[in-house]
Formats: sequence, C-alpha cells, structure tokens
Amino acid sequence: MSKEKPAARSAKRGRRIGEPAYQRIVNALTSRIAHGIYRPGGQLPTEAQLRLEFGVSPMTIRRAISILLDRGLVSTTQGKGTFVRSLDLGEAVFRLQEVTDQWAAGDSVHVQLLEASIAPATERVAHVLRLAPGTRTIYLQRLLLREGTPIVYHREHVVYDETRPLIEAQLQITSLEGLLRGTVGAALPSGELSIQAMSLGARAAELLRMPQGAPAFCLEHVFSDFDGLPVSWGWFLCRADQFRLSTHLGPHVDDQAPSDTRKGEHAP
Amino acid sequence: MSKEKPAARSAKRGRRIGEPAYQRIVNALTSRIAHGIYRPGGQLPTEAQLRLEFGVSPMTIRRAISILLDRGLVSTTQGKGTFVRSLDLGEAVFRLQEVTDQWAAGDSVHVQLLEASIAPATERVAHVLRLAPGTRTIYLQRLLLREGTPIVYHREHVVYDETRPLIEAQLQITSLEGLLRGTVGAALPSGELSIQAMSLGARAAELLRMPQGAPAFCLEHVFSDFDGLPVSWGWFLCRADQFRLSTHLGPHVDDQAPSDTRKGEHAP
DNA sequence: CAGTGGTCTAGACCACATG
DNA sequence: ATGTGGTCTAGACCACTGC
Repeated sequence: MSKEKPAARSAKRGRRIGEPAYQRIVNALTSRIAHGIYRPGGQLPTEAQLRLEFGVSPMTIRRAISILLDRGLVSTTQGKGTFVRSLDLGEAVFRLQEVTDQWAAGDSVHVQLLEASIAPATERVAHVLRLAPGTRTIYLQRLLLREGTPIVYHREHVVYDETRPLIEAQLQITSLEGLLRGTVGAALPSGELSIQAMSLGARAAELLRMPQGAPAFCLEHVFSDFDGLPVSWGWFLCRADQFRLSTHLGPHVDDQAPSDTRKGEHAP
Repeated sequence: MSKEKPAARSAKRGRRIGEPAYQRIVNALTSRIAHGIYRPGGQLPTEAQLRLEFGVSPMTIRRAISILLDRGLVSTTQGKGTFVRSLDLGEAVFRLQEVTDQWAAGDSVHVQLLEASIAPATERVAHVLRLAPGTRTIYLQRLLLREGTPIVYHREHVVYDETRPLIEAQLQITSLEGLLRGTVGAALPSGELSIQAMSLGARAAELLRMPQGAPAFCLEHVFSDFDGLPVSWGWFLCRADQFRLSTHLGPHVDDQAPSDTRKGEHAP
C-alpha cells in the first residue's frame, strides 16, 4: 500500500522551496501574454501540453489557468481551448481601498463629530431605511480631518433601535478605524455602495473649505443587518482634489519575492 | 492497480448533475455567513470537519474556501484556521463594466468624430507618451451620443508611428464597440486607468449641453504596447447625472440555476 | 470519434501555530 | 506532538466541440 517512497517525489523535483508551482506557472504564462508571445485572440497550449512543459499534474495546471481566468487574461471554452483575451475597458476594477488609504495617509487624521441628534425620519429617509415615516432615527454628521484640513464630510441616518446598543457605539466613533469598520462593525454583514460625481452644496463647501460648486466624490452607503433590513444610510463627500481611483488593466506579473516577509494575515 | 471500480464512485454520490460540489459548498458557507450562523471574527469548521460534512475530498473543500477567500468573506491563517471577516469599506470593488454598459444602454448609440489632427506634442503630452517635445502626434476628439443626447466627451493623443497602421484604424472608429475595444484593440496589451471627479470646462460643457462647472466623471487612460511604451493618452468626460459606480459589499449567494442556459463564453 | 476543458478523488508531504 | 491550512500528485470520469 506504500505505492511511493516518501523521498521519491521530493527527489523528482527540487522546487519545494520558494514560490509554489502554480504561481510559477501563472507568472510564466502572464509574462508570455504581456510580451505578445501569446497574442490576443490566440490559443494557449492545451492543458496536456502545459502539463508536460512544466512537469506538474493536471490539477496544478488547472489552478494556474483558473487564476488567469479570474484576472480576465484568458477565456476558456470547454471542448475548444484556452484563449488570450484582448483588452476591454469594462474589465477594469477600482478598489475603494485606494481611497480609504488616502484618507489615512498622514500622521494626524481624526474624525470630528459635528452633530448627533434623534429626529423623526423624513419621507426620504424612511423609504430608504424601510421605516414608517416619522419613526425616530439618529442623524449623524462627521468631518474627517487630515493634518487639520477637512477632506471628507459624512452624513448618516441610523435606525433607532432600543434593543440594539448600536447607537452608543456610533457616538463613540472618533477615529478613522472606527469610521471604516466601526460603522459597519462586526454586527453588519452586508451593504450597498455607490459612487457619484457631484458639486458641493453650500454647507458641504463651507465645511470642506472649498468654493461652492466644487467637484466631489459622493460615496453613498446602505448597510443592512443579518435579516437583510437596512440599518444605516449615509454618504461621504470627498474633495475631488484629494482623491482618485486608479487601476491597472492587462497582464501584470506579480514577481513576488519568493522568501520575503509576507504576511497574508487579515485581522478578523 | 485498479484500486477502484469505475462505477464505484458515481454510485457513492449521485450529484453529478446540477451545480458542482464546490459551488454547492460555497453557497452553503456563504449563506451561513450571511445569516450570522458563522459570525464575523468567528472560526469556521476546519477543513477536515467540512470534508466530513459535505462528503467530498480535501481538494474540493479547499477550492470552495479559496473562492470565499477571493471574495473577501473569510481569511485564513496557516496553522490557526479559517475565520469570517468583518465588513471593511476598503474591500469594495467597482467595475467599470457598469459604466460602459450604461454607455451602451439605449437603441441608438453612436460615436461622432469631432476632430482628428496631426500636431506636435506639447510638453505635457510628450512627457506622458515619453516622446521628445514637438514629435508629431494624433489628436482626436469624439462625442458619444445616446438617443441624440451627448453623454461622453473623449479626447485622446496617440503617437504617430508610420510603421504601425494604428492611425488608420483609429479614424474609422465610429461605433461604441470600436471605442471600447478598438481603441485598445488586439494590439495593446496593458493600460493604466484612473477616475476623478471634476467640473466641466467651457468647451466640454458646451458639447455635453450642460452648464459650465457641472460635475463629471473623468476617466483617464494610458495604453501601452508590448514593449511597455505608452501609445495613447486620453480621457473620457462623462456627465455625472448619467453615470454612477455601484457595488455590493458582503456575502452574496450566487443562487445560479443549476441547469440553465449558461454561456461562460467570452469572445476573444 | 478524438481532443479539449471541468470536476473530483484519496491520499501525500510541507509549513505554521499552539500547547 | 497535535491540529491547522497550503501544496501537489496521478490518475478518473464528465461535458462539450469539431471533424
């Protein structure tokens, strides 16, 4: 039942150290696409051929190709083959991480609570939060300052629920970390976000120390609880001169150092 | 060496039809996270436990968890376990596909070429395209109209290279399909994109039939050839009232019909 | 029919974390 | 030492395409 001596396989290929085989294959294929060795629209070698070239098992080749699929570099059709995709603007994805990182850039970033009040929901608020009009809600206004300069103005409506001590936590948020994760916190599992370009109104312009009508990003959010019911509706107004979303389109070799101090850790 | 009769396994589990096992597991785990059965910060069952629960092999469980990892729903730490991630604004990703789809929404969408000229590169253009100032470049202006209404204004500088018949193709672009894929085409493998909010200048406002200073999205692009050299620099000015980027954050069950007319086809 | 990608198995060994 | 995730194998069968 031994089938294979334990040392047999490690003797077969001495690549245990360093980057994994699938990553090596991903990088190799990505590089060939980037350099035009495999042309857009052209067919990649079959999995059987790649298996022979790289000396790995079918699953390892498939794993590599799956990654290229996720990245939009290739397309596969069962029974036909794997093909290089040509560039498509629509494939571009922008990560909000960029923006929140820019918020946090700088030594002195803090959140200022401008107002916190309990008021009956307007028709608009009631509709979004799916409440009866007039239901009591919390209205919050915050200003995010970096190096003393206001860069983001945040307004938020939160359902007032005595059974949930969410409000207490809300009021304590005066750090950026709290605003990014505390607002949504460990209690809210999902949300909808949208970004629009807009011109600053009088109040927002004054608070952000910009001329009225200055351009801004508006990041709107609706967070819901485990039952799918909306709990919070709000929007961040971000000075346009302070933020941009950027991304790369097309093949991009990772080139990660094989034995570096890499922490894949994500704090829960 | 036969080890197993060919029919033995298919008798073991009759789930060959319908959705694959890994997808079934992804949906099950996603649902549990969405409903709070697995709480943010909490630990998921170990892979060994899940393997027993779902009756699959280790690789299949790992594939499912890898997908949850990609979607940012869980985090894994070697030696410790798999944990539910709490919501993080920074995790949100916005797909440009939404915007280009909105461009194409409607029956009559077409691209109008306003101007095409050859001119010496200004210092700014030369710098971005890495040319000597004064080198001849193509300057293009286009207007995208939907139902007769101008919604996007596009300006672009393209390097003038007699060895490449790129220009000829450029001038022929009068369809949306051409603008999205033809600009970049099969010849350009990579690009950099960025989005900013801005106010429309006099000319742009006039062309888009908006008041001067109206808000707009500016989608800037630099496309490069196989050698990594920039070939095209331009930007799309999009009326803010026509476009928005939106996305979902958190667990989202696919719920794909098992035996539907699903075409995973991506035209090369 | 042969060729291709898509899924899955039942193990193995490795690297890391904790006690 | 034990338990965890991370990688990998050497096959198998299925579904689809095209001749």
